[in-house]
Amino acid sequence: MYAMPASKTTYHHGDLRAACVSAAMELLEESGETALSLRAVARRAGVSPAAPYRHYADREALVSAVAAVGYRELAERLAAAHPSPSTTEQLTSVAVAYVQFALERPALFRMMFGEPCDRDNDERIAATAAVTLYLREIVVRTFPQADTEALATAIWALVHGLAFLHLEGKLDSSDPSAVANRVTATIQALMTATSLAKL
Amino acid sequence: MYAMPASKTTYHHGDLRAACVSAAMELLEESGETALSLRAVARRAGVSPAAPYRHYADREALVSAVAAVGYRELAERLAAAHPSPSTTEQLTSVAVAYVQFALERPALFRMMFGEPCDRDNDERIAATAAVTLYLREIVVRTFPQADTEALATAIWALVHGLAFLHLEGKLDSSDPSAVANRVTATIQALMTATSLAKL
DNA sequence: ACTCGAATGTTTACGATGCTCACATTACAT
DNA sequence: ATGTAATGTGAGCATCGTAAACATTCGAGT
Repeated sequence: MYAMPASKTTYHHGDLRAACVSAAMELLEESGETALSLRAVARRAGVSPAAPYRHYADREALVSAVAAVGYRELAERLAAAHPSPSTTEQLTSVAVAYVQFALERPALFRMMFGEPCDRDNDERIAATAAVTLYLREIVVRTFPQADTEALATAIWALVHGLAFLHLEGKLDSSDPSAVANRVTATIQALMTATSLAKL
Repeated sequence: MYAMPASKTTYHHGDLRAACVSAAMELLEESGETALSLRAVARRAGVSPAAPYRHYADREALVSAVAAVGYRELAERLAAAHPSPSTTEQLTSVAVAYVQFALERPALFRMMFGEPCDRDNDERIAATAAVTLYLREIVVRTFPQADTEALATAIWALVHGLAFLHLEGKLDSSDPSAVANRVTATIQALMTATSLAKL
């Protein structure tokens, strides 16, 4: 994918910028977030500890870049679950995908959401906007007469919260299929709760 | 509250264990989570860098202790909003309190939920159990005929997600009253969505 | 083709951190 | 009173983020 003479040891790397996020992503998946240091990234990219600073202002900038990739991959994952859901059932399958993503790549997910970071980072803003939009469209199709804005955030919050509670061990996440069942049951419960509420 | 001769400089601190969590909590509130280092805690407690290790195995153990305090304070905050809600309105006020807690003490909240940590820490387990229980009781009263388990996690997830999305800047949190409105609107939207859904 | 500035990497260095170990001091149980 | 366990100190190690000065290479303009 990247044009790079592979093994020829050149002084200039070729595409350190991209290599850094790749390395960072690998470290993240292999050894968790504590393993993600700029120095480790540099080592893995076969470059001196200071080199990454030519491409990222500081550690946080790199983290933002990684998070941005994470957002894109999350979006793909959701789309793979269902490109344009319009029933609660389809919506549920997307929700399950969301939670599964979080559980399969916990370190990445936490980088994306758990840390205080550049809210101003363009990549991040663009990437999250995509997720937001996707969600809003779902809501419009599934609940055409509802308050789109409010319901979209409600659903995002619900699913996001489910992901986090599983991640944090508040909800058992040892068995993936059990998780899927719980997610669907949870959504189901909410959907039927209205009629039972004491207002 | 703690028996301690205040200013007399004794070799032994008196209650370093407690002093550490206090210092840690202060650092957290004053300067954010990056400021929370074991060394800084030791400094603030007026003690050598190695001293805290007599009471906490490592940084994570201290963090867990701080988080446990956070859980207790969160529980108090929720109870203050309403000791035993039994209508959706009262439930909503508790939800608002939850989100406000997160926004007023973001660093603490992130320590409590955003980091991977001792799931086995007894203090933490006990503290979260209290929150869980409180929530479950709310659900039983408010939705007596619903699937308690599922609905309780649904509501927790929803509120927790709302808190995190605000924290992360996904939802604007500059104006506290606007946040309160959004939270109520969000819950409201969910409560009325069922009847509009395409099943 | 040549030159020279801009981009990109390297080296070295500083201060801070988590944590360990050997040692000092104190409290308490006998 | 005495000795052992609890608690605090000091020095030290590896790692980290980051900055500054220097080296190498790329590419644009002649």
